[in-house]
Amino acid sequence: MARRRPEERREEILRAAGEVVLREGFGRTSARELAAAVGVSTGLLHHYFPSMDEVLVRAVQLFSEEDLAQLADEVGEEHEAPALVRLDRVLRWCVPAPDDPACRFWVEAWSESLRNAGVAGATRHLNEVWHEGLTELLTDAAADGTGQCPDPEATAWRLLALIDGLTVQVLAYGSLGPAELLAQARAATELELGLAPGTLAGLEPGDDAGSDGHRRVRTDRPDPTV
Amino acid sequence: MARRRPEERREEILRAAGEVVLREGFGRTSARELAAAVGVSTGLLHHYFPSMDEVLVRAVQLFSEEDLAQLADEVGEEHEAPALVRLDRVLRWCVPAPDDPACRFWVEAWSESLRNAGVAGATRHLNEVWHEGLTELLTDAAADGTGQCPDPEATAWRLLALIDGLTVQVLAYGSLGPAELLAQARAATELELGLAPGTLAGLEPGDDAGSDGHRRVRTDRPDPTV
DNA sequence: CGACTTGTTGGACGACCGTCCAGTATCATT
DNA sequence: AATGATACTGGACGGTCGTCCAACAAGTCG
Repeated sequence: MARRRPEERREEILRAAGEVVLREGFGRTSARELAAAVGVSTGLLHHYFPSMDEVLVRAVQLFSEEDLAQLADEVGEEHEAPALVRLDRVLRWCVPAPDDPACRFWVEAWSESLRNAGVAGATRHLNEVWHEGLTELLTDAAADGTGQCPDPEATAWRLLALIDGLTVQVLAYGSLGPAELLAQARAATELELGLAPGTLAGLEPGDDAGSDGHRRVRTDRPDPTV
Repeated sequence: MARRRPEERREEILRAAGEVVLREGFGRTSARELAAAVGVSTGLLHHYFPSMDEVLVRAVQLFSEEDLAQLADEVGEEHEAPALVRLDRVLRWCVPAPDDPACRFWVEAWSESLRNAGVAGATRHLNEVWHEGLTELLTDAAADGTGQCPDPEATAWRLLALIDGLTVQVLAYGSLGPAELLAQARAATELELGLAPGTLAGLEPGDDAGSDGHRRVRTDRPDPTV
């Protein structure tokens, strides 16, 4: 394998780790398979990371940071869209396709968090920042006069849990489709904010479920030509 | 190890598999550790099951059936309690303690479902029967005149997802405690049914969060003296 | 009591595991 | 072009993996 700059190789390894975790799960992700996915020897992994466990934790941290960056992008006020529109964008962004890699990764991470303290730390932080973002959006939405939300923090916990739970419905159970997930998330949000049913779907018509703008985990390697 | 009746041994192996899965996760559950947990040789496992994968799938099926039996117990009308009281009992039953074995098992099962068709089938069935039970409860609650629920099926999907998502909050993220989970689940239910906040908590006072009646997966072995 | 069924053992088998390191190849610097 | 730093290889190491099977032992039946 061609020699590459350390930080590039490091990132390449972590993204490949994401690929392998999606294919095999955390528990069955092996150094050999990861090395093969990157196209290097197992020795090189140890050159960059002290252990396989460290690779997995760092991968979770990387994807967590990128997820939060995308969330900040959606929530950010510089878009100057009304809070309700931004809230609906977040909902649409969360809807997983039936085999959505990013959302599947987090389902894997939940179970790994039950026994891996490093992974648990990264996912917990992810969750808390999500909660803050949602709380802010809900507060803004209520202040806009478009809806009412007496306890934005509590509502944010419920919406967050609902999104995670609906994701399980789509990915693990297969009982709901992506379009239904979006409809359910919108319905719950409308109920929480005291809005008439259909309000959210009517905000940005023609920009509906599943087509684009999905949550994304970049597992492709950084451009080797740089 | 003493010779035992086949069906007893079979069940003993499956319950021990649950224990090991809780400790190690599906991906790291090995035949040797399972055999050690039962107190038998690895050869005996192959005598009862063609492969380790089969053991895991059967274990998920067993725990799924028992979970559904308990649900039927809570939902069943023979208790002659009002639908709203039974609904709140289900909510209280679902609240996981911070290390609740049963709920942790299902979090493990979700990720395993992403790549194991057998596990996916069992968990999907579990989910669908839960949805039917909740739908029934919500329909009854609306008919009681205690609340209104224009679309019980949709509400059931949302409550189901909310419970699963809140479970992740408690077990994986640790962002919420059991008492908060129950409060959130009740608040969402009251919102869905158009009830005044606090209605559910006031139904059976003094019987609150976390103390008893939890969801349960029996991983202890069947009584050897039989 | 012997014969038979079958629950059970314990280790063999090849494959794979994570880790480690001596050696090689490639780059930047001079 | 020579030198030094380091990205990288490839295999060795002891250990664990799932599976399989010949032998053993605890029950049942004649």
